[in-house]
Amino acid sequence: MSLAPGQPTRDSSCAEPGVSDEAICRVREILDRIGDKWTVTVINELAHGPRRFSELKRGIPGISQRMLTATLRGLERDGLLTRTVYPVVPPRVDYQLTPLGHTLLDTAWTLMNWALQHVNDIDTARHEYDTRE
Amino acid sequence: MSLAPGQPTRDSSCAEPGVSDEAICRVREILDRIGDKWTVTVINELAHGPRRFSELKRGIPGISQRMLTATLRGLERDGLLTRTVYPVVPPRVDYQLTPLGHTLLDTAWTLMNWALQHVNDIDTARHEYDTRE
DNA sequence: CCGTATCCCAGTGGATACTG
DNA sequence: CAGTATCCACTGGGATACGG
Repeated sequence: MSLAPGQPTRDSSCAEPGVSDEAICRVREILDRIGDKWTVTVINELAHGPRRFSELKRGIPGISQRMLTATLRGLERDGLLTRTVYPVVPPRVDYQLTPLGHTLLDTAWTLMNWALQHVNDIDTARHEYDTRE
Repeated sequence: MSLAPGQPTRDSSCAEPGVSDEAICRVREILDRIGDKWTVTVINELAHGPRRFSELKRGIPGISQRMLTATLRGLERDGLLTRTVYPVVPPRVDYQLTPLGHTLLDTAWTLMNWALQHVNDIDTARHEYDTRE
């Protein structure tokens, strides 16, 4: 299987020669978890209840079938959502956030709040930096 | 200059054909900002006051000179830290978090809290998923 | 409908060597 | 000391085609 680019092979290894700050290493872990291109978008799409594969695909413009599958598999593996297959034809598969998944969504909101509050500051800082050659 | 891999060229473009949720797009922006390999580690290293280049390098095991420079430049561009050059020999350059940078550090802590609370859940979920062939 | 298998490319980041 | 310049390996992720 050459799919599945979303599964980190090294599980929580915060062990370094002289690890100065384990806490920051945890932040890095979760950033690796939700920092990829589609994870938070998928989680957000599941915020208000279960969705099936094709609904997610339609609800997230721009995502490829491959990446949707890979992202869902990664989230399932980490226990952030559940995958339910209904043995009917045509096949139907439902994805739904676990309680753990919901807590992650809440955390993402604190990120969003920071972004909303400071996005203008950052934009002006960038323009200033870029325009002084 | 073939350095500077940290500068995103496209500024805040949350405009999509039918953008369903602008808020999530903001989360993606900030994740692109702090989701790279070294940014939060560097910010954390600056938590308790200004540091010079070589201090940062020593304080962050594993970071290359190139990536330290690139990360610092990106953070400076976004107004998250300031760079102060002292015209002495040998040269001395101090980096120091701006107030904006400190608020980002605070936000990173909420991420850390989530990670600390749920890292065990995720680990067990992974093992269960992986071991059922 | 719900995926997998391949191919392929741009971007990230490490190693190393060189400068003011 | 504080960077730049170059080269290069690896990975994330898009496009496409096929399969149960």
